[in-house]
Amino acid sequence: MENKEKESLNWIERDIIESRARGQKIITRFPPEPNGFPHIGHASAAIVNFGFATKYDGYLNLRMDDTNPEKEDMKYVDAMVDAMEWLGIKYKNLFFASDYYEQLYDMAVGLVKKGLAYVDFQTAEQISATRGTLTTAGQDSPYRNTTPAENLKLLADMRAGKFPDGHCVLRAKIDMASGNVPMRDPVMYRIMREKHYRTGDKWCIYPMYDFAHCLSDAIEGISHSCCSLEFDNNRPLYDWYVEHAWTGKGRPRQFEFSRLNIEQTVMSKRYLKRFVDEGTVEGWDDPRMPTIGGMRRRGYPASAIIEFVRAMGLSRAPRTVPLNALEFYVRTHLDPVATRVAVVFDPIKIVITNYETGKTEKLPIANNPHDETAGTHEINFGREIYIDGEDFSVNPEKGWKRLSPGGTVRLRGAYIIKCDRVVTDKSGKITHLECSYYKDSKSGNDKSGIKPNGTIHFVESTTGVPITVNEYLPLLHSGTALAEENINKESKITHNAIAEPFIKTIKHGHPCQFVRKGFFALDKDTTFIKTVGLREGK
RNA sequence: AGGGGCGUCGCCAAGCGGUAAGGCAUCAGACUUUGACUCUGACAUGCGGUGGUUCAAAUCCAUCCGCCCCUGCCA
Repeated sequence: MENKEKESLNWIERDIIESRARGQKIITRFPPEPNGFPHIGHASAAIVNFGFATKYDGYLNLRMDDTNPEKEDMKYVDAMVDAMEWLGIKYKNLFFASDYYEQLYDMAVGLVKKGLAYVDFQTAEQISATRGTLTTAGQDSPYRNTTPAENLKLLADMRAGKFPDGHCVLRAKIDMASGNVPMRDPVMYRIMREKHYRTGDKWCIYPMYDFAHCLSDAIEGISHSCCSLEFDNNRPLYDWYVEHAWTGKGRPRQFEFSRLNIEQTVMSKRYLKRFVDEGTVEGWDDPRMPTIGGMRRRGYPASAIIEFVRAMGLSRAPRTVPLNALEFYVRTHLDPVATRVAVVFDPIKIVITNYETGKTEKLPIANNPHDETAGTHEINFGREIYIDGEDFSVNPEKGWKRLSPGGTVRLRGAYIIKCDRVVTDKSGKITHLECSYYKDSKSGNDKSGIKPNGTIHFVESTTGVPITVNEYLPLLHSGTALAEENINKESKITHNAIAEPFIKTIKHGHPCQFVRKGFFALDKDTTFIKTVGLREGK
């Protein structure tokens, strides 16, 4: 019996299957503009395009849509390439729209020759004013009927640098009365003497996205150009350029789907840049950032991000998924491989009154309870230890499974202890707890017969090491509505905690710690980051 | 004189005329050296509303309501 899992196909995929049945090679592309560091949105688009390509025996191209020299930089393409490698997204070619400038220009010339493009000397303001509004048609430019021969010369002059920046533009001659605004004689080329990070000063005219993108797809033989829904309005233009300017083989087609928004996650490049510029975060790969670099330092496995994106699927409906949806996959992927280490964030001191003063002992504990092959490490136990504040309650609710006055609890990997006395200072604040331990309850060799309330983790006081804890930016987690005034707010919270020395030996490749109900990730500088969906205890 | 898109469980999402998949979240239980993990069970007489067509409608038609995108020489 074949266990055929019910598989759902979205509309894009159905088209891909039909195309393939007609003998078409499936070629997709992920086309970021190298103007910022890659974030989860980029990953999502890349994963989707990569997924189609690999599933249907095709391939993916990584193409830098670098048609605006004002914002682009090589460091962003490096970051993108890096992110793709980390995510395991394999592309056949790394292409640049800027490599097509000459071909693109030739196609523009072709359009001029056909009388389908003209040089417009109106100012930007005039062009904007005559484009009409959403409910009224635009007006034809006075330059709209210049002859092809004259336009040819003018376009050559534009390229040759005979006009100052912004003096004129090349426009496609389509329909100033179209209900679809992008079709109202869109600009194809603008003059800007901006040094391009790859072509330098070679060009003083640069193609617009709409013109360059579809034709770059055509040049690369892209079969399915999948992008986000905001380009829906541009599809008729995409098709128009391909139909009139492309003379080669193949007809790329664009498919749109909605972006994947994540709750409490600021994706706006503008805000993220501001966090970096103003020092609110350490940089683009600060663990609090929703960038690929940030998630990587936070300890998210690439496989979790990929599975998350695939699980969310594709649709055209606006969607925002809760952060815990992502974290579910992170947890799932981390659980079998993450090394468990105890970390105490809000220390409460415990004195084990019947434990010998000055003595410490080392106890072995599994690196990962699910995986024996992961080995063990040693933890220290002694007379003074710290437990987490949330693991102790003076007035425990019914069913409390941690420590409380008079209660017993197992110290994970060590002994069972009983809380004998809560010691407070004059103000009533707890200074420490006095507990006694059961000598014969040692982990792995428990002869005490005691059934403790629950199990909690701890850190021995003399061997524990302080670490820094960066809480998430409240800004990044306070909701999708981000008030600008809050951006300057000092929101980075650091405080000392105690952790086992063992953390220092953890390699960057295995950055995750397990504490109670969630994971903590460790970045390069052995800074702990509270992350990955700590669940609330009951 | 507007054009385009979208509305199926709290959140994603299948479904494409034959009687509402799945995942997250949640709840209940089992297990447990962390209340985690794992496992078991529960969870839309309902598909934005209203009419219609049909033996049969989330699926077709009409109409209404709501939300999103488009007036860069950005992508």
